[in-house]
Amino acid sequence: MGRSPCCDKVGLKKGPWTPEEDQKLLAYIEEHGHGSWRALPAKAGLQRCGKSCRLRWTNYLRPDIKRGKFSLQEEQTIIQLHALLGNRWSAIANHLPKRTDNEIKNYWNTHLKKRLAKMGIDPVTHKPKSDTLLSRDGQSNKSAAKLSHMAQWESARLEAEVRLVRESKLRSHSFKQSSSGGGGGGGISSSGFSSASTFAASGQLLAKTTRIGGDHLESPTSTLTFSDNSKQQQMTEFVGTSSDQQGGTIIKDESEHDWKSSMPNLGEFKESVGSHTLPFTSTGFHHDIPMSMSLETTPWTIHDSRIKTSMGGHCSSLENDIEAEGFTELLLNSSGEQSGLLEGSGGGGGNSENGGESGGSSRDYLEDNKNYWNSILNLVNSSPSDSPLF
DNA sequence: AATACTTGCAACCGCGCCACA
DNA sequence: CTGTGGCGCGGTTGCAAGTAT
Repeated sequence: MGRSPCCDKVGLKKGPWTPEEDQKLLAYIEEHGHGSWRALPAKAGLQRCGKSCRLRWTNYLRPDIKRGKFSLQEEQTIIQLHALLGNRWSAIANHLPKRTDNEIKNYWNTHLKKRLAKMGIDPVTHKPKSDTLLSRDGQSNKSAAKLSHMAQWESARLEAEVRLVRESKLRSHSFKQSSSGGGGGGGISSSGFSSASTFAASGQLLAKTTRIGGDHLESPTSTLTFSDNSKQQQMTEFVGTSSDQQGGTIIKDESEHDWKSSMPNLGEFKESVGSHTLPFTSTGFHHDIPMSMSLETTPWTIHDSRIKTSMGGHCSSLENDIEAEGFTELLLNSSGEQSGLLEGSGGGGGNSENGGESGGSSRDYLEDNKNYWNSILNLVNSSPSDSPLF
């Protein structure tokens, strides 16, 4: 269609922002909010396009931006999230409050990417570069591809769940506000939300944002299919259980509370990672989640465009993969390929250095594989005091 | 001291998605 | 259903500051 770029207008300024311009933009937004970015420059008296203003605001002027050096924790978070999400900087930035996607992207490109490369880790795949040597036989390639699918799968699912939880929080928040006027909404404490209620909100959202087709519900969170309402109820109950697993104590941080309680499968994810020899076990992935995986029987529809993007059209093959082997076997079978070490491999210290063929007993690969996934999943499940993520 | 090269980061560009008419 | 405008995202560029020669 060829829409002309917003900055094509002659007379609009480009390039670095002056302090005066910053001041104008700040003052305007503080007073009026940004509203329509397109209309903002004229109203604020700026000779800039709206896009430029938005960029300046989101990347630089926003008051909640943390500037300066990235902490070790932040670095680790970025690396691990990048392993999961790839170059989806905004998604990564969502997990690093106060950091902008642009900043993270820059930091990745200028620091982390190089560092990983130096360590012999491919910054794209997060696997040791020598792994490519391993993948000569078709079997290995196939398994590697499967694992890649799994990562994409998890990535997409995680994101969708993040979004759901966030939205549910918003909903809960507005509900709290409205109900506080009307005399207390049933069962929601003033100091925070019970996990069940939070997830209930999430469930409402789920119901709202998903299509109910016949006897099953297609969920944007990807993995879940309900055969009937009772299972939805089950889900809510499960959430309660999940919070019990945390000792049933009041959690300081509301966001953590919401997160952990609203993502039972992630909790189980952790359980299976932490307490079993293998990163995933069939029990960890299947039975603990009270909803049945429907991949075998249900045509799986992705409604979320971002999932579509991140899945990159691999859904069907993934479906087949899971159908054929299941999550556990996938990881077991592909352990030979997935030996990336995110941390502790400084100076090429990983045991797959210089080609896996020499150091590559299947046991080692298994171990590496476990480490790899553990390191990623640890992030997802790390405590809020340790991680900026949750 | 002058020049070349490297690094880090702010800003721009183009594309795709989404809401709406 | 389709076209359009607004917005957000990821990739890329350009420039200033720092470092090496």
